Amino acid sequence: MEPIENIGEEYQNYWETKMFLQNEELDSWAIDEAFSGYYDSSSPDGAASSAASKNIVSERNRRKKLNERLFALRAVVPNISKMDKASIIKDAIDYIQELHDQERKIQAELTELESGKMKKNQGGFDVYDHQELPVLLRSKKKKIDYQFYDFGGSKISAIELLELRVNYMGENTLLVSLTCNKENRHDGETLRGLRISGTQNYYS
Amino acid sequence: MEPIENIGEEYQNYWETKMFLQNEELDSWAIDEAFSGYYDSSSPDGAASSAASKNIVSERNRRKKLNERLFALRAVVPNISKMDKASIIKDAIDYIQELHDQERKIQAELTELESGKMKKNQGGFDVYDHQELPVLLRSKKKKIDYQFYDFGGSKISAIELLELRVNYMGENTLLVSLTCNKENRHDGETLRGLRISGTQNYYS
DNA sequence: TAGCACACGTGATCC
DNA sequence: TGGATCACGTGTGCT
Repeated sequence: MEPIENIGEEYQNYWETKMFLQNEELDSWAIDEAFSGYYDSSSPDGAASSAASKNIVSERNRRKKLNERLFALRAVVPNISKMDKASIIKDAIDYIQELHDQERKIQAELTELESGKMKKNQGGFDVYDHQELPVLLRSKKKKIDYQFYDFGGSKISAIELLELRVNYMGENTLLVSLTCNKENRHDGETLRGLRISGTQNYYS
Repeated sequence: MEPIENIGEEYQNYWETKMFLQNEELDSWAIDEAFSGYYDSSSPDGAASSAASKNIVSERNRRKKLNERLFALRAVVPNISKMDKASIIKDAIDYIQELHDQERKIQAELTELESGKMKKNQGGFDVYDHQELPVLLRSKKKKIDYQFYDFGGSKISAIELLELRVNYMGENTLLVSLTCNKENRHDGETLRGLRISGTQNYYS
């Protein structure tokens, strides 16, 4: 039981090029089938062989869809090393793992912050939409208890700021990297927020 | 040419369970091969059929590796809808696309910031290691020109801070969401950084 | 029942 | 050359 026909099969360099030509080949196959009447339902011994041909074309479409998905996955993942099917999936896994490690790292640092002397949800209201935050700051399963400090009109005055970087992240959110002097604090609440920066501060 | 033997093949509910039992089945196959001498190199017409058997076991390992990779990919992607091979890859693509959309959104807002009245790299030195930043803030292809404001020991004094959230992100970086009064500014440099917050400020 | 999803063996290709 | 990869048709189980 060899494959039914191998007429005019030309093999290409690699599987993606093959997949590209597979579409037209599929159409020509359909035309061929309709022309010669192979495995037609009106042909003798129709039921069994018709089911077999249906299985063939169905399996062919399944393979084609899977290859297209794999091709799209490769296009989405940066730094693809090899064109291999297994390597494509491996690179995708590593890429997602890298993002997850970053997220887990941030989450761990957030919980470490929570375990400290911080009071959470002191203000009591939440301005953010949870879905609008950057993904790395979101929790997958549960709602994040954001650190929230509401000063209610109190002032932070005379903070010695040695260095400041600002990146606009939208949603009324700024990514601020600041370096400040550990001395010269007036507000207890402010001291909490700034002590964290002080632990990894270059200037003491 | 049907498959050589189908002895004792029990099919399981789904392909992952199948894959789990595939490992032991492989070992038992190897034992079976060594026992009955199927496709042994010392058998008559050794060269050609030996290559064929080598191809069989090689292909078997390739399939096994590909399934393991696919299994690992499914474990890494959250919210897997179906157990399908194609669906697993599709969900992985959608997940990575979601992360990329978030990154692109942030990048667009950063470049929108750059096109404004900001001066960039005013300080001139960079404390960060580029690889240590959270992934969503990194650029894939080129180095990010971070907004950088160095005040060189100047003070920000008497800023009326109405609201402040602080999230520790490590690497001497804080995610600070602040709301301040538009009035009461003293420093021109400070005005740049805070005006951005003011554009989407709830309190004017 | 028909249809779908899978693993398998096999021949061909490329390096 | 041989080892690795691929697409294909086929048999089978599950729904």
